[in-house]
Amino acid sequence: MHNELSKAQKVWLTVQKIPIGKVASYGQIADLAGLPGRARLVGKVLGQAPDNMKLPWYRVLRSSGQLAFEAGSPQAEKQKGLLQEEGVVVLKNRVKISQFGWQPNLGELLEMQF
DNA sequence: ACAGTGACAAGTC
DNA sequence: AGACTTGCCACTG
Repeated sequence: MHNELSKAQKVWLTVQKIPIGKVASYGQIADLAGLPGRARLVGKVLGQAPDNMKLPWYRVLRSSGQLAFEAGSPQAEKQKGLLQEEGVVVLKNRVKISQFGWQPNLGELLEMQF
């Protein structure tokens, strides 16, 4: 048995909260999900997430704004396309956090009780 | 138990 | 800016 579903669910629920046209870092999602220091776990569970569930995985990137995938890779290109559909500018495989970074307000934080 | 791993992060040069 | 190092800590075999 793997009751990891509990952690994965927290991550998925948190990622769902990222507004359209905004992005968040792996570490930020981990913190908001109540899993401080588990940035790498966030990436892992996103990769395990079934693609049928509408999960905006592409709104999650590194704290530097870099996409997690190698520039030019199929995954990176797909992520770039999905972000640009939402108006997020992706240049050199990176997004300007200062412009598109998600800053959850108090209301959004209150919604996040698991 | 233990060593290797990872869609990361922060610091140093 | 780009490359490298260290810290991180649960997951996996």
